[in-house]
Order: sequence, then C-alpha cells, then structure tokens
Amino acid sequence: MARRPSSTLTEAENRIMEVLWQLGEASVREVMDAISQDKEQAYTTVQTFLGILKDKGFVEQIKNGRAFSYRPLLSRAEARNQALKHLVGSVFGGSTSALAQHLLKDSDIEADELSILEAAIDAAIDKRGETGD
Amino acid sequence: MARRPSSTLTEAENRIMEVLWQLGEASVREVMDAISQDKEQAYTTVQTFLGILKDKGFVEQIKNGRAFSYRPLLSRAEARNQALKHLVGSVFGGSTSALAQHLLKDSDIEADELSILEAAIDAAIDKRGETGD
DNA sequence: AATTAAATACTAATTAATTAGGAGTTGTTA
DNA sequence: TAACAACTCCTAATTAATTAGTATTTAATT
Repeated sequence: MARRPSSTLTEAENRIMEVLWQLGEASVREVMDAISQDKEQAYTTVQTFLGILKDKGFVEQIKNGRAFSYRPLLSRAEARNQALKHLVGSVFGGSTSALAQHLLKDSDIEADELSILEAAIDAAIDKRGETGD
Repeated sequence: MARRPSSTLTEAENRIMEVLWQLGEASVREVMDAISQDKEQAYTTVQTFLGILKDKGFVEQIKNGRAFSYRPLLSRAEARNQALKHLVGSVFGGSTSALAQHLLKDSDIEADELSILEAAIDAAIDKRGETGD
C-alpha cells in the first residue's frame, strides 16, 4: 500500500499558483520566467504542473493565439484555508485555538505584529457580536 | 530529479510522535495499539517508522527487557514550530502576520476561541513590554 | 516552400513516503 | 526441551511528487 494523494496543493503546485495569483493570467513561458527568479525550472516541467492543476480543476486553460494561457480558479485565500485546515488537523489536534496559542507562546511573531493582530481580533469580535455569526 | 526529503515530520511520523508525546515512552506494540484506535497499522509498519524517527534523531531507543521502548527527543512544541514555519514559508509568503490575519478573516475560528486568543495576546504584549523583548 | 522557432502532448525516470512481509532470534511455558 | 509467541532486522513493493526529455504539431520568417 502507499500514500494517499495530497488534499492540498503540493509545494510545486503552490509555486505555480503563486505566479498565477500574482499575474492574474499567464502562459507557460510567463510562469516559467517568473519562477526562474528563484528556481530554475524547465519549460516542460512548468507545463506538466499546469496540466496537473487543470486536471484538478484549480486553473482554467484559455487559448491565446498559438499558445495557452492559464487563470486560477482556486483563490489564494481558499488554498490557504485548505493548507491551514490540513495543518491544524494533523499537527494541532484539530484545534484552531491550539494553533493560535502556539503562535503567541512558542513562535517568533514580532511585538508589532501582535498589535495588528489584536486590532484584527477586536474587529472580528465586534463583527460576530453584531451578526451573531 | 525528484523531491527533497521533508524538513518536517511527515504525516505518518507525526502520528507516531503523537503517541509518544501522550505516553511519554512506549514500545512498538503500545504505539501500535494506541494508533489502531484510529487507523489499522501493522506492527512492522510502526516499527519501521520508529526506526526512521530514531535515525533522524527524533526519538531515543531504550532497551526494555527483550524489547525496545521509545522516548521523544523532539518536543511537540518544536515539531509544531517547524511545521508552522514550513507552512508560513511556502503558503503565506513567509509572513506570520499574514497567517494570523488569515486566521481571523478567512478561517472558521469560533467566537469563543477569539476571546481566548485575545486574552493570550494581551498577556504576550504585557510580557514583551516588560522585558523589552 | 523550406527552415527554424515555439508550443503541446506524451512518456519516462527518480526519489520520498507509506506500508508490510519474511527470516531469524530470543524468551516463555506447557 | 520442544513448541510457541513476541520482537528485531532486513528487504521489498506500491504510489505520490517532482522533474524533464522526445516527438510532433503549429506558426513565423527568409
């Protein structure tokens, strides 16, 4: 027996999606060029992953002259949600507050980030109080 | 070419470590029994992973009569830190506050968890203010 | 039209991750 | 002590993930 396929974007898939989220729409070559800033990657490798992402329904393929362009169908926020859910489920015992508390206690988050965070929490609590959400 | 080895605990490794963190120390059979509550897993499979974890330096092996017992050398907090850092690096562009803000805006964290979180933040800010950390 | 460039489609190879079997060893018990 | 059970060690098999090459098609340019 062996492993189940990943429920979230793999590392390589995420690298590709990141470019699409940034550019909105891009050809194989454009994705390759954007990635090659950080990581050398063959044209056909990028192509392979765009094909995989298309098969998984995470991008759509648009005919653009002789070539194809690709556009994200999965948003960055959704992808982050999935990745986060997966991490919380496997590493934090399914408890989001365990993650949050870990963030504060054991991780190296900066003090000024904490203030931003606190303001965001106030806003979130206000909003939920109003709507009863 | 192919993938680099995972810098964090894999899913299966984490499952094993979770038992060790819970029990403090356990034999192959005890780990297997604990895991089998959720997931059927062969004795030798558990054994294989304990061997891998030992090779990686994440557990120590203690002779216990005719068998071995295993004890975690990596703490749960450290493992969570690594996993979190990895996620933030790959999915949140390296920004912890991007993660924090996502938690509040886009994830489905509960209102009562937010209150806990806020209290934790207050405490964290107080502590850092005192020590100038 | 022939050569060249670029894109696509298909295939393949490598390694990590997961799972488990079988051989051999050691200790227990009828 | 012979049978049996439990454990260890080594090996293997399967699939996901990553990477890229080759062959073919399509288009541009001289």
